[in-house]
Amino acid sequence: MRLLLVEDDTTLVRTLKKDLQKAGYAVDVADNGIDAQYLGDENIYDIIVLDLGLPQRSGLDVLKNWRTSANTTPVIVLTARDAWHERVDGFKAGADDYLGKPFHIEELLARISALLHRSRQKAGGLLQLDDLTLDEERQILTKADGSSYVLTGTEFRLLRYFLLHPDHILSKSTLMEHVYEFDADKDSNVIEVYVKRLREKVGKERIVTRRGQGYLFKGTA
Amino acid sequence: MRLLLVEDDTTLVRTLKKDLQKAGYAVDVADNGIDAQYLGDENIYDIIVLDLGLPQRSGLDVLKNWRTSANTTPVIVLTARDAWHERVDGFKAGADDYLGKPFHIEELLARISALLHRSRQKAGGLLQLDDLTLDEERQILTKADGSSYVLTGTEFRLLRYFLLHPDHILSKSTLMEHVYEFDADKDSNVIEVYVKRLREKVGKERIVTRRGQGYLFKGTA
DNA sequence: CCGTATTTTCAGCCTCGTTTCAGCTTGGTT
DNA sequence: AACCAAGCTGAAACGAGGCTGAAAATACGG
Repeated sequence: MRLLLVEDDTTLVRTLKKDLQKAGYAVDVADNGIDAQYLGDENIYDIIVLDLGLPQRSGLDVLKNWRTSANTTPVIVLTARDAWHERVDGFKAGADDYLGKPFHIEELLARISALLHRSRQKAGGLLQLDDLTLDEERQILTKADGSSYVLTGTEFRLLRYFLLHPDHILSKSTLMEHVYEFDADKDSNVIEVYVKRLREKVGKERIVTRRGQGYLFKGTA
Repeated sequence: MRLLLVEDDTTLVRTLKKDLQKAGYAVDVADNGIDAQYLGDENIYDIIVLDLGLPQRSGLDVLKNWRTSANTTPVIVLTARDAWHERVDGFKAGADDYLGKPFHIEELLARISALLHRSRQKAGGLLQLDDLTLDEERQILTKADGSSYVLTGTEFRLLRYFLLHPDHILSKSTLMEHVYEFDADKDSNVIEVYVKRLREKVGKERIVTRRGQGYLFKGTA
């Protein structure tokens, strides 16, 4: 974890840096706005601790510049205690958190770890098989060649079931059961119809018919 | 945005609730730990404001329970000012932020907005997506072409939810839950009506209907 | 309390995903 | 090769779900 500490009070920096290093962070320090701007632009930090009162360029400006250049590194702002308007400004400028001075090092560490934890969580929701990618969130099928299709509800449910059970023979009645909530009348060829529609999208060869037994979705293209 | 306010001081609740509603949040209130636990478990809130000093069950316990049951709803904890150990405990229990009492409503609003935006890593106050900019304080929508619209309360809440969840299929019932408080009038087409009104403002193509599943607000115009 | 803005309801219309169906093709069996 | 069952396919019918304009109900500011 690489951390940028932007602070001009040299005695504070000395103790802070030591504590942060002890907690396992690689710490770089900037003691003025210009350096901070430059270092932050590198975009290599996992987190930035930023004091607002800086020589040469205000911390708020630095932060705004980072944000407008699409730098999304989590930033904790240090402010004077009880300067609540400063904090509101900080949030508007894109800060992720702030801490009023003076503070206890434990509190800073807790906030840093909370922020890091926070930015680490991301979404999945992609079902992939060879050249096929099914976006479960959007119900969109994308192929490696770049083409993509918006699926209807039934198409989506059927394809998802195929993707989750590749290389298995799936009978029409099995598919019925899994695509529909309650197995509907057995005398219908809906599955056949939807298999045809899927074939048009995933490629005809992809779904093999096993006459009398069911279908097989090939996993190895 | 649906918000759960957990606070037992009834006079504070009254003013807070009003302010939060004015800012466009659908506010549910719990005034004790048991109710809070139960409501939070519903997992439908976009954000929770939690006072630690509660009758019946400590706020810290409630929070821990939520977290161990994999509920990741952002939580802002309210603590007595300068009780920094309480705050560190709060972070360890899984709080995302805290605020010392007494506080200014603007600061709470700024923190809520920051937390809601955090996944998008945007500066607070303005919610932006491509050519659309939503001023959260004035509830005004501005487009890149210079046109701007004053939104009504419901329009604003719906649009904000869309902007915070672009490219996701949002069902009508989901939208219902997040735009309105408790009630859940099952058969009503209010959402359809407001989608129509929003479409007139953001552009018809922007909101795609996925028949049978919901709506999708396109992020890449 | 009145006038205005906003929200909600409602009914008719339209759209498009689903299902059906009839005719055709394929493959296995004798 | 002839036959038949199983599967394929295009088009059409159906109907749930979505859209819309206006009116009715409700909230709000003065």
